[in-house]
Amino acid sequence: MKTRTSRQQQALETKSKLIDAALRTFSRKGFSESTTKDIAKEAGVTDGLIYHYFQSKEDLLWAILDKYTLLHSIRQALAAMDKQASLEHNLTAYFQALFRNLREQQDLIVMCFGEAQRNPEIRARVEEIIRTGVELLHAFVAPLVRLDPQELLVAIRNVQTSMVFYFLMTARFADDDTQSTEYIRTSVKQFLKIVA
Amino acid sequence: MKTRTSRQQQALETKSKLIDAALRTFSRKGFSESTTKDIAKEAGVTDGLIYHYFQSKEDLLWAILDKYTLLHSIRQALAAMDKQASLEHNLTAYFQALFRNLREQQDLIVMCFGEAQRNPEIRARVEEIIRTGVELLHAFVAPLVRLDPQELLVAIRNVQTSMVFYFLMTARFADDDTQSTEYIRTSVKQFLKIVA
Amino acid sequence: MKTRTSRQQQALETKSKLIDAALRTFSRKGFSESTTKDIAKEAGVTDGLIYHYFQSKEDLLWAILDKYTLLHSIRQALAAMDKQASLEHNLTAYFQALFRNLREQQDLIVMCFGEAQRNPEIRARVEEIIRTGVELLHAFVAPLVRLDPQELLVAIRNVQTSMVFYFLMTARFADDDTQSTEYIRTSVKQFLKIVA
Amino acid sequence: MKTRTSRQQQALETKSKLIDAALRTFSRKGFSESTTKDIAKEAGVTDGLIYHYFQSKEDLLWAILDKYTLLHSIRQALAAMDKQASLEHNLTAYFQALFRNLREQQDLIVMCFGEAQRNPEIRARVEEIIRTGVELLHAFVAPLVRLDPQELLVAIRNVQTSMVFYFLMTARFADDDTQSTEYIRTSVKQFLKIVA
DNA sequence: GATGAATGAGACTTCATTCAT
DNA sequence: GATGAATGAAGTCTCATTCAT
Repeated sequence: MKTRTSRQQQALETKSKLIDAALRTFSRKGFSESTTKDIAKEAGVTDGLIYHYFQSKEDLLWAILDKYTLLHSIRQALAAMDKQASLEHNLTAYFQALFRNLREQQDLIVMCFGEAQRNPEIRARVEEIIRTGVELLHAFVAPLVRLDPQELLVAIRNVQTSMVFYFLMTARFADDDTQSTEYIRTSVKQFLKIVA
Repeated sequence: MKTRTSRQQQALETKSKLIDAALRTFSRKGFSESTTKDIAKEAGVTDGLIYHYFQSKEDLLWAILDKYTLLHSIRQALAAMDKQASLEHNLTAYFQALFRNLREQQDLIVMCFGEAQRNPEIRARVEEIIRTGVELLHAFVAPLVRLDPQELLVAIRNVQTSMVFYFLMTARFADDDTQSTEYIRTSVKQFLKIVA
Repeated sequence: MKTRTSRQQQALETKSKLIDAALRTFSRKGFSESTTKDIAKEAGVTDGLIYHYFQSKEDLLWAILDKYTLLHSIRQALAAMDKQASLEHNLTAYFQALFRNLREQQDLIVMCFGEAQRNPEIRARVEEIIRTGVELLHAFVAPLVRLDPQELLVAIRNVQTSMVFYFLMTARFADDDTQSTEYIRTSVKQFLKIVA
Repeated sequence: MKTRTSRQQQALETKSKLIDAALRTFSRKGFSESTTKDIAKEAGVTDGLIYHYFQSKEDLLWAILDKYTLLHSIRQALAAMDKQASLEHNLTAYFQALFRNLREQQDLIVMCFGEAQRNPEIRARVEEIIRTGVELLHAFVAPLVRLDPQELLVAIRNVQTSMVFYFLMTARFADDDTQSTEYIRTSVKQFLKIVA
């Protein structure tokens, strides 16, 4: 009684499978060290099939970026904030959500940071995500604090990039969240001292 | 008092030339995208010579890391601080020196960050530099402020990684230092609010 | 009853073609002097294809040894002997068959002897073939003669290796079989003097 | 008080040292697998020096063949025979001397047989040695036996090549001479049955 | 849609050889 | 005579990409 996935459906799934396989592979070994054979194997298909769906290996990279973005989850986390709660509580919750999202999309993040230095288009993408992320948080925090908007931008930018950096270098290798939680708490407290 | 190491001297220079050429090439195109031909050309020698001095292309990577380290310049910048001056002044001066050093060793930095995500040994190296950098600055600042040492560590870690991040994503592409200077000033001011 | 293995069939043939091309090339120039380009050209394919079928150039060597062996034809020659005929007649026929087989598999033989001195695995292979060849002939001759089995083994070993040596150094360059035939006849006669 | 070896003397020794080093290296790894670096290292000199004494790597091969030959020791062994003793005794002694010589010049033998299949000039050399060896032994044995000269030639050729083969495949890897001695005794006995 | 055989450019590396010192 | 830095051709192997089936 299974829903007969139409041929088109099947094709979409294969394409999606390939994108995800490519993401995992790129994140693990980097773009150039990943071979199309690796990706095909990871996706459980044969070599040639990649070129039925994508023009080139690089095309797969863009397909990944088209499929995934961090911003969506950032928006979600911000939307979920409780207007009644304290800023400290909300920021802590936000950064915890951010860490969860980073962890969920770890492959994407790691790949993007790995490639950003050598691939201008990826770097532009990363920059845009950071900028938008900063702006979104800024829009949320600005009405609640007295700090000059320009300075607030710097503060937000700094705390946000510190977080991502901490995730990349430390948090993602940790077994549990104890340290991260403590780190977030401290960072938020310090951020509040700035913006108070 | 003999200067007639001319032959040996020449060899050392060639080796050094190769390391520097490799650094430039790796930083520009990444490790895997850099070919040994590229490197040889950049150094102005023929391909084969690389293997007279190094066991492999990867060996060149380690040779680069052996030759250069950021820590030396960090130490210098800290040593140059004026004990009589205000903390704000000193920190600003320190971060400006850091930015100058980052710019001078731009190739190394960019390469390290590019490779760190996929090369565990490079990542370990980057981590160590960050950790030591944080410790050095911590040792300088701790006696001058009242903040709990653990929290101070987080504050320093955050401000330092933010700086590096800012350099990587923004400052290194800027034509002049106006923006960076402003950014540093603001960041230092905010840091002081935390540690005060 | 399907013959539509055409695709797979084609692949098997290409692989086989590569093995044969490698055998010819190795036998003509030796293993190290043979380049993969040589082999590919001899097989009428492009370089890269070798690595679709084999892991390495050396792998081709083992594939050759897996595909071919002298022992089969030795067994055939022994099986074809006429129990009614005289030992002299049978031995002569056997060695003539051996020479024909050596000539047919000349490439293999020459390659094996060329590589045996420097490649222990090949030498082991050659030793095994000689040993088995001696044992097979011994099993056939032993019941027909009175010589002590140990001594018979030496006699058989000697006559057999002499034959192979003669083939390698002389017979394979001769235009016709006249000399070889005479040589075989004489050698058999002398062998009979020993075992009588 | 050391005898001042003149510069010329020194040069001759270096050259000789290089030839011997090349022989050892070629015999161990084969001609093509031996690099000039290997040889220089084995001789305890630097790379370039080879080309001060020899035109090319191949030139070293010819120098080896010029310096060494088996025939001299074969002649010696034959000359040492005792005209009063039995043929059996003399032949046994001769083959034992041959084995000793083969063992002493093992490197040369192994190298020659390894290269003979792919290098016509080496093969010619090997053929000549075998032919001359056969002729020398023939000249010694012929007056003492009644066998037809042509047949005697075959018998001698066979026993001699069997011996060399046995040495190459078996004797040279044995720790002691027990087996070889037994083998020689048996072979000689069988040879005598032929020529008696 | 899917397969995997086939291509060919190019990567890393080796090595015989030359030559300035 | 001796050194070893330097050259450059060539070899093994990889891999993105194509295409007949």
